[in-house]
Amino acid sequence: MTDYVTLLKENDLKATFQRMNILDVIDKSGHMSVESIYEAVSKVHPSISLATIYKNIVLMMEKGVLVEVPISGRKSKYELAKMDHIHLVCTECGDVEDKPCIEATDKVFKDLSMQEHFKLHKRQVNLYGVCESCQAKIAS
Amino acid sequence: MTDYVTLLKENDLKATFQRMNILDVIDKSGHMSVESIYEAVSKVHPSISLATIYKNIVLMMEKGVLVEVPISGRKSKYELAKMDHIHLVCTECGDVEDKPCIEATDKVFKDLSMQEHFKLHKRQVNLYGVCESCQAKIAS
DNA sequence: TTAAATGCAAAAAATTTGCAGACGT
DNA sequence: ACGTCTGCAAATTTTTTGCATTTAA
Repeated sequence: MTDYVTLLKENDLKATFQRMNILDVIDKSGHMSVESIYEAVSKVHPSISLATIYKNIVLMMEKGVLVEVPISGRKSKYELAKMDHIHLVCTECGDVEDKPCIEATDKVFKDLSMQEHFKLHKRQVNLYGVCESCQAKIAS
Repeated sequence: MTDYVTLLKENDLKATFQRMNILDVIDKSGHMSVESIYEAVSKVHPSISLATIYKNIVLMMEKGVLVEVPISGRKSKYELAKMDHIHLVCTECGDVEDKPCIEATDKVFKDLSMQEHFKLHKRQVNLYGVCESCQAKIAS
Protein backbone atom coordinates (compact mmCIF):
# COMPACT_ATOMS: atom_id res chain seq x y z
CA MET A 1 0.00 0.00 0.00
CA THR A 2 1.68 3.15 -1.23
CA ASP A 3 1.68 6.29 0.84
CA TYR A 4 -0.24 8.65 -1.41
CA VAL A 5 0.10 11.57 0.97
CA THR A 6 3.86 11.48 0.66
CA LEU A 7 3.75 10.83 -3.06
CA LEU A 8 1.57 13.88 -3.61
CA LYS A 9 3.46 16.18 -1.28
CA GLU A 10 6.78 15.24 -2.78
CA ASN A 11 5.36 16.48 -6.03
CA ASP A 12 4.02 19.79 -4.71
CA LEU A 13 0.43 18.67 -4.75
CA LYS A 14 -1.98 18.95 -1.86
CA ALA A 15 -3.11 15.62 -0.52
CA THR A 16 -6.84 15.86 -1.15
CA PHE A 17 -9.19 12.91 -0.74
CA GLN A 18 -10.08 13.18 -4.41
CA ARG A 19 -6.47 12.76 -5.47
CA MET A 20 -5.83 9.91 -3.11
CA ASN A 21 -8.91 8.13 -4.34
CA ILE A 22 -7.86 8.61 -7.93
CA LEU A 23 -4.42 7.19 -7.22
CA ASP A 24 -5.96 4.36 -5.26
CA VAL A 25 -8.34 3.16 -7.94
CA ILE A 26 -5.65 3.39 -10.59
CA ASP A 27 -3.21 1.51 -8.43
CA LYS A 28 -5.72 -1.24 -7.71
CA SER A 29 -6.75 -1.71 -11.31
CA GLY A 30 -3.38 -1.01 -12.89
CA HIS A 31 -4.64 0.88 -15.92
CA MET A 32 -7.82 2.92 -16.23
CA SER A 33 -9.55 5.23 -18.67
CA VAL A 34 -10.93 8.61 -17.57
CA GLU A 35 -14.42 7.19 -17.57
CA SER A 36 -13.56 4.16 -15.47
CA ILE A 37 -11.61 6.28 -12.99
CA TYR A 38 -14.67 8.48 -12.65
CA GLU A 39 -16.97 5.53 -12.09
CA ALA A 40 -14.70 3.86 -9.58
CA VAL A 41 -13.96 6.99 -7.57
CA SER A 42 -17.64 7.93 -7.58
CA LYS A 43 -18.40 4.80 -5.62
CA VAL A 44 -16.30 5.86 -2.67
CA HIS A 45 -16.69 9.61 -3.18
CA PRO A 46 -20.04 10.14 -4.90
CA SER A 47 -19.79 13.93 -5.03
CA ILE A 48 -16.62 13.98 -7.14
CA SER A 49 -16.91 15.84 -10.40
CA LEU A 50 -15.70 14.62 -13.76
CA ALA A 51 -13.93 17.97 -14.17
CA THR A 52 -11.89 17.19 -11.09
CA ILE A 53 -10.83 13.89 -12.61
CA TYR A 54 -9.70 15.64 -15.77
CA LYS A 55 -7.92 18.44 -13.95
CA ASN A 56 -6.07 16.01 -11.76
CA ILE A 57 -5.06 13.68 -14.53
CA VAL A 58 -3.48 16.63 -16.33
CA LEU A 59 -1.83 17.91 -13.18
CA MET A 60 -0.52 14.58 -11.98
CA MET A 61 0.85 13.84 -15.43
CA GLU A 62 2.67 17.16 -15.44
CA LYS A 63 4.11 16.33 -12.04
CA GLY A 64 5.14 12.89 -13.25
CA VAL A 65 2.88 11.00 -10.86
CA LEU A 66 0.72 9.53 -13.61
CA VAL A 67 1.60 8.25 -17.07
CA GLU A 68 -0.67 8.05 -20.08
CA VAL A 69 -0.86 4.72 -21.88
CA PRO A 70 -2.16 5.46 -25.35
CA ILE A 71 -3.79 2.45 -26.94
CA SER A 72 -4.59 1.88 -30.58
CA GLY A 73 -8.33 1.72 -31.20
CA ARG A 74 -9.35 2.64 -27.65
CA LYS A 75 -9.22 5.52 -25.23
CA SER A 76 -5.98 6.15 -23.41
CA LYS A 77 -5.51 4.59 -20.02
CA TYR A 78 -3.53 5.97 -17.12
CA GLU A 79 -1.15 4.24 -14.74
CA LEU A 80 1.00 5.24 -11.79
CA ALA A 81 4.49 6.24 -12.85
CA LYS A 82 6.73 3.27 -12.26
CA MET A 83 9.68 1.38 -13.67
CA ASP A 84 9.67 0.98 -17.41
CA HIS A 85 7.75 -2.04 -18.57
CA ILE A 86 6.00 -3.68 -21.48
CA HIS A 87 2.23 -3.63 -22.00
CA LEU A 88 0.33 -6.65 -23.20
CA VAL A 89 -2.86 -5.13 -24.59
CA CYS A 90 -5.79 -7.44 -25.25
CA THR A 91 -7.62 -6.32 -28.37
CA GLU A 92 -10.73 -8.20 -27.25
CA CYS A 93 -11.33 -6.98 -23.70
CA GLY A 94 -9.02 -3.99 -23.65
CA ASP A 95 -7.18 -5.19 -20.60
CA VAL A 96 -3.59 -4.16 -20.13
CA GLU A 97 -1.03 -6.28 -18.35
CA ASP A 98 2.45 -5.19 -17.32
CA LYS A 99 5.55 -7.24 -17.97
CA PRO A 100 9.04 -6.25 -16.98
CA CYS A 101 11.27 -4.78 -19.64
CA ILE A 102 14.01 -6.94 -20.95
CA GLU A 103 17.54 -5.64 -20.80
CA ALA A 104 18.36 -6.86 -24.29
CA THR A 105 15.65 -4.77 -25.95
CA ASP A 106 16.42 -1.77 -23.79
CA LYS A 107 19.99 -1.80 -24.99
CA VAL A 108 18.88 -2.04 -28.60
CA PHE A 109 16.59 0.97 -28.20
CA LYS A 110 19.27 2.94 -26.45
CA ASP A 111 21.79 2.15 -29.17
CA LEU A 112 19.36 3.05 -31.92
CA SER A 113 18.61 6.41 -30.30
CA MET A 114 22.28 7.15 -29.82
CA GLN A 115 22.98 6.38 -33.43
CA GLU A 116 20.14 8.64 -34.57
CA HIS A 117 21.24 11.47 -32.26
CA PHE A 118 17.85 11.16 -30.63
CA LYS A 119 17.75 12.15 -26.95
CA LEU A 120 15.75 9.24 -25.57
CA HIS A 121 13.59 9.88 -22.52
CA LYS A 122 10.98 7.19 -22.37
CA ARG A 123 10.06 3.93 -24.05
CA GLN A 124 6.56 2.65 -24.61
CA VAL A 125 6.15 -0.89 -25.87
CA ASN A 126 2.65 -2.16 -26.53
CA LEU A 127 2.13 -5.73 -27.65
CA TYR A 128 -1.37 -6.19 -29.05
CA GLY A 129 -3.02 -9.58 -29.10
CA VAL A 130 -5.55 -11.77 -27.35
CA CYS A 131 -5.15 -12.59 -23.67
CA GLU A 132 -5.50 -16.11 -22.37
CA SER A 133 -8.97 -15.65 -20.94
CA CYS A 134 -10.34 -14.08 -24.12
CA GLN A 135 -8.85 -16.93 -26.16
CA ALA A 136 -10.81 -19.32 -23.97
CA LYS A 137 -14.03 -17.35 -24.43
CA ILE A 138 -13.59 -17.25 -28.19
CA ALA A 139 -12.91 -20.98 -28.40
CA SER A 140 -16.07 -21.89 -26.50
CA MET B 1 4.59 6.35 -55.77
CA THR B 2 2.08 3.78 -54.60
CA ASP B 3 -0.89 2.85 -56.71
CA TYR B 4 -3.74 3.94 -54.48
CA VAL B 5 -6.40 2.72 -56.88
CA THR B 6 -5.14 -0.82 -56.59
CA LEU B 7 -4.58 -0.55 -52.87
CA LEU B 8 -8.16 0.58 -52.33
CA LYS B 9 -9.75 -1.92 -54.69
CA GLU B 10 -7.82 -4.79 -53.18
CA ASN B 11 -9.46 -3.86 -49.93
CA ASP B 12 -13.01 -3.61 -51.27
CA LEU B 13 -13.07 0.15 -51.20
CA LYS B 14 -14.08 2.37 -54.07
CA ALA B 15 -11.24 4.50 -55.36
CA THR B 16 -12.64 7.96 -54.73
CA PHE B 17 -10.56 11.11 -55.10
CA GLN B 18 -11.12 11.86 -51.44
CA ARG B 19 -9.60 8.56 -50.40
CA MET B 20 -6.67 8.82 -52.74
CA ASN B 21 -5.94 12.30 -51.48
CA ILE B 22 -6.09 11.13 -47.90
CA LEU B 23 -3.68 8.31 -48.63
CA ASP B 24 -1.45 10.64 -50.57
CA VAL B 25 -1.05 13.27 -47.87
CA ILE B 26 -0.45 10.62 -45.23
CA ASP B 27 2.10 8.89 -47.40
CA LYS B 28 3.93 12.13 -48.08
CA SER B 29 4.04 13.23 -44.48
CA GLY B 30 4.41 9.79 -42.95
CA HIS B 31 2.19 10.37 -39.91
CA MET B 32 -0.73 12.76 -39.58
CA SER B 33 -3.47 13.70 -37.16
CA VAL B 34 -7.09 13.97 -38.25
CA GLU B 35 -6.85 17.74 -38.24
CA SER B 36 -3.68 17.87 -40.32
CA ILE B 37 -5.08 15.37 -42.82
CA TYR B 38 -8.13 17.60 -43.18
CA GLU B 39 -6.04 20.70 -43.69
CA ALA B 40 -3.74 19.08 -46.20
CA VAL B 41 -6.46 17.42 -48.24
CA SER B 42 -8.51 20.63 -48.21
CA LYS B 43 -5.76 22.34 -50.14
CA VAL B 44 -6.09 20.04 -53.12
CA HIS B 45 -9.77 19.23 -52.63
CA PRO B 46 -11.36 22.24 -50.91
CA SER B 47 -14.88 20.81 -50.81
CA ILE B 48 -13.95 17.79 -48.73
CA SER B 49 -15.84 17.45 -45.48
CA LEU B 50 -14.32 16.66 -42.12
CA ALA B 51 -16.94 13.94 -41.72
CA THR B 52 -15.53 12.26 -44.81
CA ILE B 53 -12.08 12.28 -43.26
CA TYR B 54 -13.43 10.65 -40.11
CA LYS B 55 -15.52 8.10 -41.96
CA ASN B 56 -12.60 7.11 -44.14
CA ILE B 57 -10.10 6.85 -41.34
CA VAL B 58 -12.43 4.43 -39.58
CA LEU B 59 -13.10 2.47 -42.75
CA MET B 60 -9.53 2.26 -43.93
CA MET B 61 -8.43 1.16 -40.49
CA GLU B 62 -11.01 -1.60 -40.51
CA LYS B 63 -9.75 -2.69 -43.90
CA GLY B 64 -6.18 -2.60 -42.68
CA VAL B 65 -5.06 0.15 -45.04
CA LEU B 66 -4.35 2.64 -42.27
CA VAL B 67 -2.89 2.17 -38.81
CA GLU B 68 -3.41 4.37 -35.79
CA VAL B 69 -0.29 5.54 -33.99
CA PRO B 70 -1.41 6.55 -30.51
CA ILE B 71 0.97 9.01 -28.90
CA SER B 72 1.28 9.93 -25.25
CA GLY B 73 0.28 13.54 -24.61
CA ARG B 74 -0.90 14.24 -28.16
CA LYS B 75 -3.59 13.26 -30.59
CA SER B 76 -3.22 9.99 -32.42
CA LYS B 77 -1.60 10.04 -35.81
CA TYR B 78 -2.29 7.73 -38.73
CA GLU B 79 0.08 6.02 -41.10
CA LEU B 80 -0.18 3.70 -44.08
CA ALA B 81 -0.06 0.06 -43.04
CA LYS B 82 3.46 -1.19 -43.64
CA MET B 83 6.12 -3.43 -42.22
CA ASP B 84 6.48 -3.32 -38.48
CA HIS B 85 8.78 -0.57 -37.33
CA ILE B 86 9.80 1.58 -34.40
CA HIS B 87 8.60 5.14 -33.87
CA LEU B 88 10.90 7.87 -32.66
CA VAL B 89 8.47 10.44 -31.25
CA CYS B 90 9.79 13.93 -30.58
CA THR B 91 8.17 15.32 -27.45
CA GLU B 92 9.00 18.85 -28.55
CA CYS B 93 7.64 19.08 -32.07
CA GLY B 94 5.49 15.95 -32.15
CA ASP B 95 7.21 14.60 -35.21
CA VAL B 96 7.33 10.85 -35.70
CA GLU B 97 10.13 9.07 -37.50
CA ASP B 98 10.16 5.43 -38.55
CA LYS B 99 13.06 3.11 -37.92
CA PRO B 100 13.18 -0.53 -38.92
CA CYS B 101 12.46 -3.11 -36.26
CA ILE B 102 15.34 -5.10 -35.00
CA GLU B 103 15.14 -8.86 -35.15
CA ALA B 104 16.58 -9.29 -31.66
CA THR B 105 13.76 -7.33 -30.03
CA ASP B 106 11.13 -8.98 -32.16
CA LYS B 107 12.23 -12.36 -30.97
CA VAL B 108 12.16 -11.24 -27.36
CA PHE B 109 8.59 -9.98 -27.73
CA LYS B 110 7.51 -13.13 -29.47
CA ASP B 111 9.06 -15.29 -26.76
CA LEU B 112 7.48 -13.25 -24.00
CA SER B 113 4.05 -13.55 -25.60
CA MET B 114 4.46 -17.28 -26.08
CA GLN B 115 5.42 -17.72 -22.47
CA GLU B 116 2.42 -15.71 -21.31
CA HIS B 117 0.04 -17.61 -23.61
CA PHE B 118 -0.71 -14.28 -25.24
CA LYS B 119 -1.69 -14.47 -28.91
CA LEU B 120 0.48 -11.68 -30.31
CA HIS B 121 -0.81 -9.81 -33.36
CA LYS B 122 0.96 -6.50 -33.52
CA ARG B 123 3.77 -4.63 -31.85
CA GLN B 124 3.94 -0.92 -31.28
CA VAL B 125 7.19 0.56 -30.02
CA ASN B 126 7.34 4.28 -29.34
CA LEU B 127 10.59 5.85 -28.24
CA TYR B 128 9.96 9.33 -26.82
CA GLY B 129 12.69 11.91 -26.76
CA VAL B 130 13.99 15.00 -28.49
CA CYS B 131 14.88 14.90 -32.17
CA GLU B 132 18.13 16.30 -33.46
CA SER B 133 16.62 19.47 -34.89
CA CYS B 134 14.73 20.28 -31.69
CA GLN B 135 17.89 19.71 -29.66
CA ALA B 136 19.59 22.32 -31.83
CA LYS B 137 16.72 24.77 -31.35
CA ILE B 138 16.77 24.30 -27.59
CA ALA B 139 20.52 24.76 -27.38
CA SER B 140 20.45 28.05 -29.25
C1' DT C 1 -28.06 0.93 -62.73
C1' DT C 2 -27.10 0.52 -58.13
C1' DA C 3 -24.78 0.10 -54.00
C1' DA C 4 -21.56 2.79 -51.80
C1' DA C 5 -19.57 7.32 -50.77
C1' DT C 6 -19.84 12.28 -50.00
C1' DG C 7 -21.14 16.59 -47.72
C1' DC C 8 -23.98 18.97 -44.90
C1' DA C 9 -26.07 19.95 -40.67
C1' DA C 10 -27.32 18.36 -36.42
C1' DA C 11 -26.36 15.41 -32.45
C1' DA C 12 -23.55 13.27 -29.24
C1' DA C 13 -19.39 12.64 -26.71
C1' DA C 14 -15.18 14.22 -24.69
C1' DT C 15 -12.54 17.77 -22.71
C1' DT C 16 -11.66 22.44 -20.95
C1' DT C 17 -12.67 26.64 -18.59
C1' DG C 18 -14.27 30.26 -15.16
C1' DC C 19 -15.64 31.12 -10.96
C1' DA C 20 -17.54 30.95 -6.12
C1' DG C 21 -17.09 28.39 -2.22
C1' DA C 22 -14.46 24.71 0.46
C1' DC C 23 -10.32 22.81 2.15
C1' DG C 24 -5.36 21.54 3.13
C1' DT C 25 -1.35 23.37 5.06
C1' DA D 1 -5.24 33.09 6.74
C1' DC D 2 -3.66 31.93 2.14
C1' DG D 3 -3.41 30.01 -1.89
C1' DT D 4 -4.86 25.84 -3.91
C1' DC D 5 -8.48 22.68 -5.07
C1' DT D 6 -13.24 21.30 -5.92
C1' DG D 7 -17.71 21.15 -8.11
C1' DC D 8 -20.84 23.12 -10.96
C1' DA D 9 -22.39 24.89 -15.22
C1' DA D 10 -21.24 26.59 -19.47
C1' DA D 11 -18.20 26.64 -23.40
C1' DT D 12 -15.35 24.41 -26.53
C1' DT D 13 -13.55 20.74 -29.11
C1' DT D 14 -13.77 16.31 -31.12
C1' DT D 15 -16.24 12.65 -33.16
C1' DT D 16 -20.45 10.40 -34.88
C1' DT D 17 -24.79 10.10 -37.24
C1' DG D 18 -28.78 10.62 -40.60
C1' DC D 19 -30.10 11.77 -44.82
C1' DA D 20 -30.39 13.69 -49.57
C1' DT D 21 -27.42 13.84 -53.45
C1' DT D 22 -23.57 12.33 -56.13
C1' DT D 23 -20.38 9.01 -57.94
C1' DA D 24 -17.52 4.77 -59.10
C1' DA D 25 -17.96 0.56 -61.13
